[in-house]
Amino acid sequence: MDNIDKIFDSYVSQKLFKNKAILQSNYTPETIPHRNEQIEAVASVLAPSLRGEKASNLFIYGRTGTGKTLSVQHVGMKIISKLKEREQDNLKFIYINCKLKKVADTEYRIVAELIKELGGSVPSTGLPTDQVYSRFIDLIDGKTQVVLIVLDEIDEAVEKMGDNFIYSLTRLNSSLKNAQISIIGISNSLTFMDNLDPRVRSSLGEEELVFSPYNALQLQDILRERATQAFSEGVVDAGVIEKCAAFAARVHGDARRALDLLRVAGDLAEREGSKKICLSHIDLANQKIERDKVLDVIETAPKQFQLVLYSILELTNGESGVFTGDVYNKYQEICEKTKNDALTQRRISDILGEFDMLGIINASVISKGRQGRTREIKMTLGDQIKIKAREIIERSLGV
DNA sequence: AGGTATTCACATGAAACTATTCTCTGAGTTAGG
DNA sequence: TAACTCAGAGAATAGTTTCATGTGAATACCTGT
Repeated sequence: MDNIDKIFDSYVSQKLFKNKAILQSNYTPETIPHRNEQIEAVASVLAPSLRGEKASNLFIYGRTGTGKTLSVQHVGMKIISKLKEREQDNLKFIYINCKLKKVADTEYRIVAELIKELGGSVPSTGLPTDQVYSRFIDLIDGKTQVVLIVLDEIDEAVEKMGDNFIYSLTRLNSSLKNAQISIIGISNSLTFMDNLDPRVRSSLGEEELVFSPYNALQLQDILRERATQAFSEGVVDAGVIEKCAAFAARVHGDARRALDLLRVAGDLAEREGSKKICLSHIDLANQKIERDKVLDVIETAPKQFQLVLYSILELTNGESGVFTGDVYNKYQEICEKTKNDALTQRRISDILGEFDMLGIINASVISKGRQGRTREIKMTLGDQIKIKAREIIERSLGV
């Protein structure tokens, strides 16, 4: 009882947060520090569209959390407000995130989404793709106008469905009489352009722009600005901002991660009933984020992956590594017990490789001489996470 | 002792198979004119 | 009559199996000293 009281008390009595939303990742700040150069570049590429001319296609690279999406959206907002101001109606700005599952991860859905954004509608299924295209053309070609299409995370889309949809989009201009479209592609991957059809590459990359990662000092500025808005005065201990920035800079200048870190640290401090956010909270927050990420992966993993992981969990009690064969035997045993079909060793080998990629296990190929060649598998997760992971798997398998 | 050859226990690749998801088409349905 | 919806055929895709080949070093087996 008194535990609950304590939780409530700490919530009521102290308010570390003034406005937590400011640290959430979907928040759009009015100012974007250290990105003036890029914003201006985007603006100057897109500016011709205000005069009704076709803007160059633009391609933007940069790691996650470098402000790509934010900057483009910022420019987009400005353009829209400019349009209102001048009472213009010959320009459309459409933003689509290609990564969103079930919304825009196929060619059909992307075009359907474009149509929806323009106020049209199409059935969610049942039409041939080229017909959707022609409907899209009908929709925009009705009058003279410029359409700016932002395709965020375009690399994901291309990975899923190949690059010919971009080609179709860029070629649409030739079948349009009145309207013109410009495409702004945003990608996280720097090498994305390299393995693209040359025709697509040249048309999409008329203008290119690179968003370099923030360094620690820039991250500090960003954090400081948001922190003053998000937290009440004087709750952020000295050095906290610096530490957050340093953590995030070490990964690769990911501002989103830095903000997450600060927010989670704030949460932890608040829950703990602390009056301040101090350095130790950052460490805890870092662990928590890491843990949540891993557990989320485990939770959403397919059943077979969970079974394999469960086998590994069963086997690793201690420092010494286990080998593929051990895991496979255990796995078969568990499959038998839980009435699941067991996969081949070949597949398990691949699954183990994938776990290694995800960083959930640490596997390295070693040769044991006459005892053959195998993977030596070690757990990298801490004990607490292991227990949690076990619970999750047991629940999802209904053991 | 030093050098080869063997051998283990999988790794790694390629191709074939399969179940599920997408796309497409035409028929049926609806609604508006 | 045009627009929409839907079911089912066919195509694409992801996950998996089958078959084949590759690998690094401990160990077994020579060989000549």
